[in-house]
Amino acid sequence: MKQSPRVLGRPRHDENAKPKKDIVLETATRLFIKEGYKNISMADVAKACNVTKATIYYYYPTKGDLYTSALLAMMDQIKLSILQILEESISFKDRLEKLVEIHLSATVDIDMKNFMREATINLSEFQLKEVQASENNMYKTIEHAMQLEMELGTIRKGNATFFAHSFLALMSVGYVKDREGKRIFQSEATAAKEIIDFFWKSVEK
Amino acid sequence: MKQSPRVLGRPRHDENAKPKKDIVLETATRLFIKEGYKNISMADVAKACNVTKATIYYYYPTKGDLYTSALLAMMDQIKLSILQILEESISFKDRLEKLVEIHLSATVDIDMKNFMREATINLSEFQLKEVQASENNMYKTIEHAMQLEMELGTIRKGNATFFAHSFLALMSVGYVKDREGKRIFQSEATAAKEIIDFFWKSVEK
Amino acid sequence: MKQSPRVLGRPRHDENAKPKKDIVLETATRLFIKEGYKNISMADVAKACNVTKATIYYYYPTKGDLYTSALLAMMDQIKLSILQILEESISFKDRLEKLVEIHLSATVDIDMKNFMREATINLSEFQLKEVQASENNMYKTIEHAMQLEMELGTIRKGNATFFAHSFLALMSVGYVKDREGKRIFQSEATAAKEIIDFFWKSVEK
Amino acid sequence: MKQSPRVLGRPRHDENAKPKKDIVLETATRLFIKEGYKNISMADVAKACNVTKATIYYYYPTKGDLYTSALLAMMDQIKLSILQILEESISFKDRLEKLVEIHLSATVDIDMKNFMREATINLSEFQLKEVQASENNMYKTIEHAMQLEMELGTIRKGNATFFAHSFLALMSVGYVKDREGKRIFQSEATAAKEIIDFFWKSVEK
DNA sequence: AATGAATGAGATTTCATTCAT
DNA sequence: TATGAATGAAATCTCATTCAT
Repeated sequence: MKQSPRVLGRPRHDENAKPKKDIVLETATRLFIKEGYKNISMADVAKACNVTKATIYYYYPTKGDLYTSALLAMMDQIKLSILQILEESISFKDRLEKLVEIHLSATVDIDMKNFMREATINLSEFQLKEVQASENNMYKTIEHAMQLEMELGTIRKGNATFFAHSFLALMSVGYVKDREGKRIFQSEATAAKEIIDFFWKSVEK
Repeated sequence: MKQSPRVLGRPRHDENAKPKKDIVLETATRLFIKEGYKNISMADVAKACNVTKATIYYYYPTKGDLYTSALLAMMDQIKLSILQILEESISFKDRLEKLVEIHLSATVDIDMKNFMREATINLSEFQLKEVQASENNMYKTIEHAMQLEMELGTIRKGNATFFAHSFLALMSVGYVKDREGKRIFQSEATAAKEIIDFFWKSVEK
Repeated sequence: MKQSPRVLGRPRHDENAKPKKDIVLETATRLFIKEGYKNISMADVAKACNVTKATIYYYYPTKGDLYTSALLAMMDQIKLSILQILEESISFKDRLEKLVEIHLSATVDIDMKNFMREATINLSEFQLKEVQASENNMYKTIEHAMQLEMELGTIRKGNATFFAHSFLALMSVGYVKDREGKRIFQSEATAAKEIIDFFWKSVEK
Repeated sequence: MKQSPRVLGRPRHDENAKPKKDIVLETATRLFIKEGYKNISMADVAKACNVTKATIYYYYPTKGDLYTSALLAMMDQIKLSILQILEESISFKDRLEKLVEIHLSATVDIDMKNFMREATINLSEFQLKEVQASENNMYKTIEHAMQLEMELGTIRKGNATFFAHSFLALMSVGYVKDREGKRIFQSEATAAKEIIDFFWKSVEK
């Protein structure tokens, strides 16, 4: 079926359509997560959004800005979802387990380390600052929780920053696949349970 | 400068000049580690080697091949150094600690996950297979050690693959820097100790 | 703040607000003079006017039209100011001097030659015709004056067109700056005097 | 006639062919003179040279560099030709006349003022500096001659800088065409004679 | 063994212009 | 009258690769 070619100028507005700016951001985020900054071109994003490159530049003045926005939105969302789970009224261990499970289920491997590396290399100083602040914020969320639980006596006293990063590092093990593409664990639930059991042994009193 | 005394017989041609092929490989490896596949161009490599692009193509038929070679060499070396340390006759815990310390000292963050991602995206199927095999090999080294120690009763029984990946994930925490660029730990030795203490709690009987 | 006393009757709508069309033209003129046709984008003009590009297109159907309008208005104004000065009842030499002084003071270097070049390259045939007519008109003003003064015997007989262009060429020397950005002459008055003295030697009887 | 398509890689070398770098520079110079910086794209230059854009970038790393090189070469050439004529052993007036005639004949209107304007707007600070130095150099050549002749008593004492710029300004009148494209003067020789007669009246003792 | 010259394809970005509101 | 959203075309520049020498 031949698609009618897009026309110049402002298109008629469809009420219940998502704002194009959001579509672009979501699409870009998805692509950047999958393939990284340099492997995704603005043309790729445009094509995936079914708009022209110029449209993307209408909303995001540079590729760096688009990446920055994508990272910021993503980290904000992650932080929120982390907070939400951490606030539930179940045991800390259960909360951590849920956190892992949900993240393994919800997302492809969101490899912060790599995002930050690409950011360092490719973003402007200002953009990088923004992204770093947001990243820090996200980590602090978990760090605070660790700190709190130390004080409550749920876990042993220790370096909260280290605990937080260790937790996240272990979480990422859940994504590991072997050479045939098979995951180590059968399900996200299993993964979460094993990972947290492992982690817990290290932090329990 | 004191000249070393002449050796007898016909001197080998340009004795202490490393073969250009090796220079290229080492330089490329260093650059790829720092900036990744897409951020390093063949021109970058050439310039860093003080040769022309054509020279590089003389030794490595494509960029993908150069990357592949770089990865293979690197993983081989890592595997070797791991093996060496694991064979020492000190306690397993001490061997692990030494392993971590040496790696934190010797290298910038060699983020395998990221190398593999770039490989997946950018290499040919054949090149990727090679790299995956080598990666697997490297991991298996640690996995085997874990397996062995389980059988020896040094650590508790569990999923050796998971243990190995957890170990590596925790090791990478040693590279973490905060926003001001400061490391979490004061020295590689401290980092190694803390990390292994943490890990050990999870795997001890 | 003291309010000015109400005037009787229905106030004209937004009395002291210049029509937007004029604001656009003036702004565009200023920018085109400073940077030329190709270096100023419609977005630049829009931004400088604090309106959107679409607004500019509402008044001027193409960039070429905007440029044309700008040139026409400018040349018209210049022609008028020339005429005005030439009609004063002081000696011809003094009129010329005043002309130079006023132009050096009033404007940045309005380099007609360049405007016409950009016009030739970028305008439609019709637009170009309009602009050329206006340019010619402007030059003719001075040419006529030269002709008249020849007949009056104020200056020697010669090629009036050549005299006119020579006059303008010498006038433009008043804008010259050296490499450090310093002008050759201390003030516009000095410049005007020197230039006209120079010119006068060539045209006096 | 179908042209055989160019092939990849280094082409076979033709002995008596001009170096491509020179061809590019000459072509670019010609185009920039005719249409200015912004109106000539790298693609235009490439096409006119019958090479690809990449070839141009092989020799000149940015468009600004190409423009800079073009200006530098041009000004160098002009300066040389000026010097040559000024060194001849005929009267100063005759030398000036010859200078004008030759320049009107040899070149399309080389409008330095405009080149410098485009340079100011479009070049990097460093490139601009180079160009300005070269421009200055060119002007100084004429200025020095003026100075010398003042001292020799050939012309009246005055501001040599001003004299030099006046001379060049008047020279450019030789290029003037009216609306129908007709020149003011019948030939370059006539133009030169009239212009220098005019100039001479202003500078003679 | 190594290079210099060249290319084709594609990347980011800019810009004049259009059109529904 | 004025705007916001979108486009097509082109501009600058990059890069992996090729090939004669």
